[in-house]
Amino acid sequence: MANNEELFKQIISHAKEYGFIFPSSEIYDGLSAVYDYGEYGVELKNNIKQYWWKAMVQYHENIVGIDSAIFMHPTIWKASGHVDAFNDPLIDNKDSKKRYRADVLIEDHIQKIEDKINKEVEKAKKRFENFDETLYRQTNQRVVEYQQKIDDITARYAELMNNTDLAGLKALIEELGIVCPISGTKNWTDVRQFNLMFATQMGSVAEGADTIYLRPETAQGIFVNFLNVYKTGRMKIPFGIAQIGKAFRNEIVARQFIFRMREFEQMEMQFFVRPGEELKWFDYWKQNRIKWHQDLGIAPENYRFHDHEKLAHYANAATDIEFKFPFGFKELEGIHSRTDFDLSQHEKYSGKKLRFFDSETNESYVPYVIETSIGVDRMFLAVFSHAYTEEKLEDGSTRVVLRLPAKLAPIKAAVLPLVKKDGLPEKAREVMDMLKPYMMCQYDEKDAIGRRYRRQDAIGTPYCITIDNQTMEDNTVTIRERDSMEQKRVPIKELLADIKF
RNA sequence: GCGAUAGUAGCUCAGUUGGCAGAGCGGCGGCUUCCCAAGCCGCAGGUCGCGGGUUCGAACCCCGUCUAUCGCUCCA
Repeated sequence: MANNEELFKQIISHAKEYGFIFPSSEIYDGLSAVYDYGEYGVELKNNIKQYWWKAMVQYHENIVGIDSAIFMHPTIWKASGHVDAFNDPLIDNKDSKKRYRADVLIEDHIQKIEDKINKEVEKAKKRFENFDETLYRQTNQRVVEYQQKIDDITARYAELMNNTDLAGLKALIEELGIVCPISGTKNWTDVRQFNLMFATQMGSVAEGADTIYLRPETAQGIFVNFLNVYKTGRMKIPFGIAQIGKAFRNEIVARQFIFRMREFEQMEMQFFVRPGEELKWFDYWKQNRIKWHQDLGIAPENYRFHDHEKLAHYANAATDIEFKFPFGFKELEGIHSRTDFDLSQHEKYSGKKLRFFDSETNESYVPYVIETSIGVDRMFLAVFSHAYTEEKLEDGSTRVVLRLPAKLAPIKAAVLPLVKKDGLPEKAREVMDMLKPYMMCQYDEKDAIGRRYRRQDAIGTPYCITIDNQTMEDNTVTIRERDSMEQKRVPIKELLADIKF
């Protein structure tokens, strides 16, 4: 593990040193958990987005894309559940330094009392023949007292939660004598609340203005445009809407480099299906998405599914595609069967019918939804950290090489005159100009050729094209391949056909 | 947010008891070189994370603070 930590640090510093990722606002000491993409980072990121967009929108005739605004009507976040569900009251124990959700502490306490009741019932079961459990629960004094306690706590707890009465929650925890499972003490901090959505105001006068949230997911922009796209795109079920865009979450702690950032980018697709067919499509997208990952040529053992046992209230099936990051297997992409929850909620809150008329079955219904949701930044980190390799060469030297999939590499080809004389630079410029319209290229004439190869290795350029004296005679160049370091000689006019990405 | 660790040139780091701010690599400009980093010459690059205190004098001691990594916690 210490080794992996070391490796992860090297990856982070490589990303910075070679212009992939910089800490945000660095000259002002940085801004916690926010990062900027540099000159190569933006290329890699754009290539990832393009690879996704092509796989989803271009290859699927029944999927179209949209680009919805980050600002949305505030009621959308009430309908989606984000306003309520993403407000966790948190409390710390000062002795153990552990943090808990205040509501979970209280619920656990209630559970303990319930356990006591069950114990009584079990005991009684053994003692009496012809045991009537319902009657026992209603009449046994101890059980009745426990049950009253539960009802009392539950009622007060519900009210406190509804009123977001944080001081009241703390008082209740203290009154119930809830202790920290680790330290065993009742030395609690105040209950604090972290709203996971960033809020701002729309309108020039703050007082009269509505609170607007920066979207915490791109999915809702798709749901609220369901009707528009369905009609203008002449879509027939099953069909999908894809979107790539920024989302914002005020994470309590954002860690692990770009894995969890406060501002991040999502690639989401919502696939609308006939009710009852959702699990079939869930399975289809599960297979389709894992294939997308593996088509990059990254070994399959780096991926695994993690099926959710506990499902969110809106889902009836959910799985994560996890990737083996340097800090362990972590979620890279989520595939969720969201039922008709979102569209139904928006029907309720907007008063508009969000239904599809199925001419095959001659009925109209709220479609069920399969969602695929992947973080661009996480995908970047997956690809980047997997590609980073320190290699020991035969001569005992080492080289750092980014074995990026060629189609994602920021620079596809470097054009290098072997020496800076004899007209080689001029010839190299010609080759450069020929390739430029078709791919990102780089020209470099500084330093010994070996050093230039290493520089390209460090940013993951799959091909180095070298112009030498023979080029001047027969218009051929050498192509040096990044991973094998092998070279072959090809005519300049065949160069474009020979570079594959 | 709590705890641990760290922060000196672009990177990696040294800096003696508190006494002139250093090295290697990298970058840039040359020289050399016909194929895989570490040949030669030269140049640039520093609020020692930031703020305060102690001191004749602070990169070094003290206090505060920011940022990062890890752990706890949370998670679409």
